[in-house]
Amino acid sequence: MLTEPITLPSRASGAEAELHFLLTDIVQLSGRITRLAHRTTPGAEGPATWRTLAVLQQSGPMRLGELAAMSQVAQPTMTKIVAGLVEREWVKRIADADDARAWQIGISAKGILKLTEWRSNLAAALLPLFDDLTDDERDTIRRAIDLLQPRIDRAYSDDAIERKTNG
Amino acid sequence: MLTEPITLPSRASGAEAELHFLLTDIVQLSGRITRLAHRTTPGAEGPATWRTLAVLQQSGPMRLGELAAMSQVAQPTMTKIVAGLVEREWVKRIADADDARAWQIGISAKGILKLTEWRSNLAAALLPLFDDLTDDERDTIRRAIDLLQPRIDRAYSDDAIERKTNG
DNA sequence: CCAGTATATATAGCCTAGCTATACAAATCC
DNA sequence: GGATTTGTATAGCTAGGCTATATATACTGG
Repeated sequence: MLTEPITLPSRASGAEAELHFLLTDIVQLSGRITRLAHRTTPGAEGPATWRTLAVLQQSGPMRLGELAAMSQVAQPTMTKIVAGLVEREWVKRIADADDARAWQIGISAKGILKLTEWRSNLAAALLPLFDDLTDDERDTIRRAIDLLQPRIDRAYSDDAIERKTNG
Repeated sequence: MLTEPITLPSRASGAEAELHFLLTDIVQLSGRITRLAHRTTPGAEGPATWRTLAVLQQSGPMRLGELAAMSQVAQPTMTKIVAGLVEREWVKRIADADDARAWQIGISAKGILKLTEWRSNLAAALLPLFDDLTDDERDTIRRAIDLLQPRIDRAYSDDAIERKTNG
C-alpha cells in the first residue's frame, strides 16, 4: 500500500525527468502505432498472432513454454494462440524426440508468406505518412530503432531465462 | 482478389525497400514495447484504457464519437471503454447543452492521477533497461519520436476528419 | 408544425487475446 | 517404483475489439 504521496513529475526538471518522459513518450507512441497498424490492415488476426509469428521467424522452432516467455504471455495464452495458428496452418507442431509432453513449434512456409504479406500491407498503408522524410531523418529513426531494439529484446529474453532458472 | 504473385522484398534492395523495412521494424518494435509495458505494470487496465485517457488529457473533453475516432476504435467499442472509465470515476460525462443525445467526456482529477501514476510505474520499470544511454543516444531517440509523433497523430486526426465529412 | 430523414449513443451478440487456477501426463529423482 | 517436478491443456473469467441494429434526439421540406 502506498502511503506517501506520489511525486508528480513536471515537464520542466532535470536529466532524470527527461529520461522519464522519453520512456513514457516511447510507450505512448508505441501504443498508438500498434493500434494504427492493426486498424489500417485487413484481416481478423490480432497483434498477438503477428508477434508470435515474428518470434518464430526470427528465433526458429521452440517449445510452447519458451515461445510464451519470449512473447511475454502466460503459457495458457500461448496454447490458445498456437491452436489458432495450427488451425490456419501457419505453424506446425513437431514432436519433441526427448520429451513426449512437449512439442517444437515452428513457422510454416504459409506462415512466413502470411507474415510477409501482412508487413507489405502495413508498409503500403503507412508509406504515405512517411514518404516525405529526408535521408537524414530516416537515418535518425533507424538509429533510434537500433538503440531501442536490443534493450527491449533483452527484457524479453531476461524474462525467459528467469523463468527457466527460478520457475 | 489478388491474382499476381506478391513481391517478397529482400533485405538487400534500394531506398524504397529501406523505408519499407524501417516501417515494419517500427511496427514490430512498437508491438513489443506495448506488450512489455502492459506486462511490467500492475493493474488490470489494458492499453485501451490508457490510450483513451491520454487522448482526453491531451485534447480535452469531447464527444464519445470524436473520442472513438481519435482513438481509432469503433463507436460501440468506445461506449464500452467509457462505461468502464465512468464506473472507476476516471472520466466524467458532461451533458451537452446543444444536443441531448450527446455527452462531453472529460478526464477527471482522479483519472489524471491514475494516468500519471501508471506512467511513473512504467518509467520505473523500464528505467534499468535504458539508464546506460548516453546523452547523444537519448537525443537520437528524442528526435526520432519527434519525427514519428506528428505523422502518427495526423493519421489519427485525418481519420477523425474523414468521419466528420463523409460519415 | 409535422413527417421523414439523419445523426449520436446504446445494446446485442460475437470474436480474439489476456489472466489464474487446476488437471493431466510424462519425466525425474530418491 | 512411488513422490515430486515439469510441460501442456482445460476451465472459466475479463477486457477490448468488431458489425448490425435499436433508440432517441435533431434537422429539414412542404
